[in-house]
This record gives sequence, structure tokens and C-alpha cells, in this order.
Amino acid sequence: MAASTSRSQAAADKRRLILDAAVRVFARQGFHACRVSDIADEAGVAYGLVYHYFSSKDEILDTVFLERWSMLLHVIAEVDERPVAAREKLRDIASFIVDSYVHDPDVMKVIIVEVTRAANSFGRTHLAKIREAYDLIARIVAKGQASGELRTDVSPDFAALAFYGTIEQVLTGWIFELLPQTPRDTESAKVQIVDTICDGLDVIGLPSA
Amino acid sequence: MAASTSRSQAAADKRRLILDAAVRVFARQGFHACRVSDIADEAGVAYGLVYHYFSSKDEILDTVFLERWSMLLHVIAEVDERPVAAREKLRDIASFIVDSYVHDPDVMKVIIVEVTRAANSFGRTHLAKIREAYDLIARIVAKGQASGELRTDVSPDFAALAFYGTIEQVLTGWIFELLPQTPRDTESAKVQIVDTICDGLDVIGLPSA
DNA sequence: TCATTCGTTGACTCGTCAGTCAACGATAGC
DNA sequence: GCTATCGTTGACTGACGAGTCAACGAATGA
Repeated sequence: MAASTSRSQAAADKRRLILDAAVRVFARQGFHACRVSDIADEAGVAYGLVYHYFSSKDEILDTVFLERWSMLLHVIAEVDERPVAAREKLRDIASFIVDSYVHDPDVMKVIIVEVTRAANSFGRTHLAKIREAYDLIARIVAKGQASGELRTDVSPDFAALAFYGTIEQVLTGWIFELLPQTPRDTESAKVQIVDTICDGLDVIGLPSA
Repeated sequence: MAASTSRSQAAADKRRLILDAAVRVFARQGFHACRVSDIADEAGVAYGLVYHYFSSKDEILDTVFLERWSMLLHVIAEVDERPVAAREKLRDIASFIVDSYVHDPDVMKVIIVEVTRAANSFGRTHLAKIREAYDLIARIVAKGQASGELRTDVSPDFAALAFYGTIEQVLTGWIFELLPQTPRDTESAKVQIVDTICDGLDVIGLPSA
């Protein structure tokens, strides 16, 4: 009847339904440990329908990762366009990632645990895409060094690794409940990440206090 | 005849042989992707013998991890005993881990890729053991804060995460060849890790140059 | 020399699960 | 109302691989 209930729209909704169910199942049981039937059950659809919308179990995870990672790359690139200090750019990126986790922990858990931190099995396919993020961050650092904001005795690549590594480690800490994650904690993490990294990168590091 | 060729000694050697072969296979193919028969083939023994020395495929990885991680915990605790500056302690720990990788990349690759960074599947079992390392590092930071060497506006737990996270990210970069790893690179990484983290932790951060 | 022990062998079993497929049924167009 | 389309169903298959087990044989000790 209405356009919103047309054949193709309903199909798109079902696809989304399966995708969202898959995220919950992957987050709960892990990609390898779960069965495709678990995803179908979680979504409330028949087993076969999963294969109507996706060609394989892998493709579901691919889709989940690419959807979100593309968003991240887009945000990093956009932040770098802004005419602000390098430190502020890094703060915005850290904030975006932390907020992404707070807003939807399951998706971030799946991306980190099953792709980013699983470069051996699944991440291998996406290594290039993951690397793009490192490179964009390294570029921000390089610009900061060129403008004299950041010290030059740490390579941009290394700095990007330390920056992203710290963020990922913090999210991992939350995911596995090694670190408290009250709204207060998640908010202060944004500051601590940038403070810790930047006061080691600034030409003259001064404690913020 | 000689004690070195006694029954029990020969058995211990075979066990070691299988363990070393498993490390190579895990590093090459990944824990999930390899078959137990691959390990047997690599070790040059019959399939069944693997199950004579280990009760399951999991137990092999357990053994590999625990052997090396216990060593790491021991070193961290020992370093903390030394009457030196916190920064020097962190430098020694970073050096030990980097040297471990340089000396035997396969073992470190397996531990990081299959256990440390796989907290969802396998690492879950070892979460407590992994956490011990964070806690020991956090204690070093806390002492450094108490003695006035390190700034106090970053929590020890957070600092430990940033420190270890940076190291792990660098090793991961080497493992997946995102980062150059000539002897010169690995040596300079030791310095860069500590510089990056500490000049953000020191009361007054000054570039080392 | 014979018997016992135990390291060693590899073919086999058995459960699991990704992916297939034939059939069903609701909607849309005629 | 009739037919074609296509979303939907779930039982089934085929491959794969962890773990078992019965039998073998080389040291050891009597």
C-alpha cells in the first residue's frame, strides 16, 4: 500500500533485521562460536532466508564491518579538513569512537573483537581498510608536526599506532569489563586518551592541571 | 643409556617437539584454521601422538601461552623490585617484550593474535592472567605517581592500558607487516614507546631531544 | 630369552554446521 | 479470479576435523 510497505522496502527492512540480529549474536557468542541458525532465530526468520540476503556467514560480518568502518574513515577525513589544532582533531576522533561505543556497544565489540583484533582470520581481508584509518591519523600527526604543534622525533606512523592502540585498548577494557564504564568514565576517557598521547607528542609537554 | 636418552627424557623432548611445531603451525595458519594433523605433520609424528601428550588442541595453545606469559609476569615483577625510576622500569619492560618478539616472533605472534587479542574466544579463559600484567604495570605507575615522578591526573589503570596497548599495537604492526621491522626499527621502537607514553605521564614532559 | 611397559601409529567414528534446494504462499498485475 | 513473481520456509546433504582406540613394537627388567 504505502510506499513504506512496498515489496522492495520490506525486503530492505528484512535485510536490516537480519543484520542487526547478527550483530547481537556475534557480540554475545562470537563469530566463530555462533551458528547461522542462531542468527536466523534471533531475527525470527527461517534459516534459508539468511542466505537469500547474504551469500555467506562471512559476508554478514563483512557488511557489518564495512558499514561502520567507512563511517569512521569518513569522519576522520572530515575532521582533518577542519582548520583547527592537531590536538583538537585527535580529540574529536577519540570522542567519535568513544561515542560510537557508548551508543552501540555491540557493533563496536564485533568490529574490534572479530575484525580489527582478528587480523589473522577475518581482519586479513580488511587489513587494507584498517590501514587506511592509521594512515589518515598519521597524516593529521604529520601536519601537526609540520606546523610545529607536535614534536618531530616520533614518526607519524608510530604516533598513529600509539593513538589508535590506546583507544582500542580502552574499548577492549570496557568490552571485557576490565575497566569501569559509567557515563562519567567514558566521558573522562576521551580526555585522558588525548592527554596521555598528546602531552607526549607536544613540542613542550605540559600537564593540563 | 645416558640420562639424556632415558625414557622420560625422550618423552619430554617429544612433547617439546610437538609444542614447537604447534607454535610454527599456529603462527603460519592460525589456531582455528589449522588442523591437529597439521601439527603432527609439522612435528613429524603420528596424529595420535599429539593426543598422548596433550588432551586437546586447546590445551596446546594453553600451554604455549602460559609458558610465555608466566615468564613475562615474572620479569615485570622482578623489574618492579629494582630501585630505579618508574620510567626506567617501563623502558626495561618494553625492551623485554620487544626483544621477545625479535628473538622468537612466532611465539609472540601466537600469544598476541590467538590469545591476548582474542579475548572473546580463547583469551576469555586467560583474561585473569592477562589482567595480572596490567595490574603489575599499573602498580609501577602508581609508585611513580606516589614518588612524584609521574603526573597523577591519569589513573594508573588507564596508564597501564595505554602503555601495554601501545606495545601490543606496535608488535601487531610488525606481525602484519604494517610497520618496518629492521633491527634499527625494533631497537628504536623501545625508545619511542617509552618516550611517547612517558612524556605524557611525566610531571613536566620535555622532549628527549 | 621372555614378559611387561609405554611411546607410537593412523584408520575410523561421530557430531557439527555452512550452504542447498524444492516447495510453499503472499502480493501484484492482468 | 488467475497467474507470475519473489520473499520465505526448513529439512537435508556433504564436508570437515577433533578426538578415539585397538594394535604395534622398541626399550627395560627379570
